[in-house]
Amino acid sequence: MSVTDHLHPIDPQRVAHARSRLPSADDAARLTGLLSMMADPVRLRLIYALDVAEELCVGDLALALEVSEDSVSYALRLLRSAGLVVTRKQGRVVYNRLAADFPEPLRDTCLRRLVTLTHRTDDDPADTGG
Amino acid sequence: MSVTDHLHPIDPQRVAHARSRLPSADDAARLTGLLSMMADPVRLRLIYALDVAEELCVGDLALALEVSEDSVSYALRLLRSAGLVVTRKQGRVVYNRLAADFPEPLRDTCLRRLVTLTHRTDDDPADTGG
DNA sequence: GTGACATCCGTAGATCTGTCCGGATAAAAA
DNA sequence: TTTTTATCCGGACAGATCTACGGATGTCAC
Repeated sequence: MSVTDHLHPIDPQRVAHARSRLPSADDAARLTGLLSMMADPVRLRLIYALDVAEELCVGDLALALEVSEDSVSYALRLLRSAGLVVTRKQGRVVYNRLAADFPEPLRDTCLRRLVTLTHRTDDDPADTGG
Repeated sequence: MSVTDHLHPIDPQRVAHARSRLPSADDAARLTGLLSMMADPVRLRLIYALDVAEELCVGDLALALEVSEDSVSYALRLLRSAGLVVTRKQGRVVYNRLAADFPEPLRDTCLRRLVTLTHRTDDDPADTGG
């Protein structure tokens, strides 16, 4: 066998501690499903755009993001079925906006704090304090 | 052609506003790369485990998460190359822990706030109490 | 040195995802 | 009613990702 069964934990206490606090597989699946929606450049920027512009239709979104309308349409389809985006139809135009219950922490973290954090400036070396 | 070029925005002002504040494609790619690391059940729970247990070896991690060692090993490989996890080797055991510069907002948001938020209890209306 | 163990690495196959294309639907204009 | 516009949907194809396996490396106990 290439891998042993590792029947005897090396640090049983920590294993037990981790196990007791770990989210259930079910919760983890729900959460990663949500995070997956943010983990795509088109969807992330689309959400960003809706966050600042309040509401936009598919064509305008494509223009703003500089991607194809198909791409935006597909992204919206997923976001809609995840309940993150809602639509309002007026005439033949469909306006999209973030759902009222769009997770605030996600919006705050992903759209604001992390953008800054991941924005490398080339003179921002990792602090070698260790 | 199946899709028009949509040369004339329906709401030029909002498009311009969105465009001016949109993160660059480059920043978006970096950010989604980071988010992708969280958007997987094994990796998310692995990070969760390291967050509460401080440091764990591959075998113990597999025990805690109830997944194969291969699975954990692969997850760690990715996390390591993303700079999110660092290792300490002692004898033949490799201990893993979250990198010192692991994005705090990610940790806070994904491991604490969102787990609660996505944990459906069927009687948990949005509590606006604070 | 030999054997057992903890872990890593590379690769092949299955699977999931995103993009592109053609066509369908609905509403406004002519 | 016919045409144009805005958008959606389904399927094919390509690319990314995960899993499982075999084997390699380094360490500890004899």
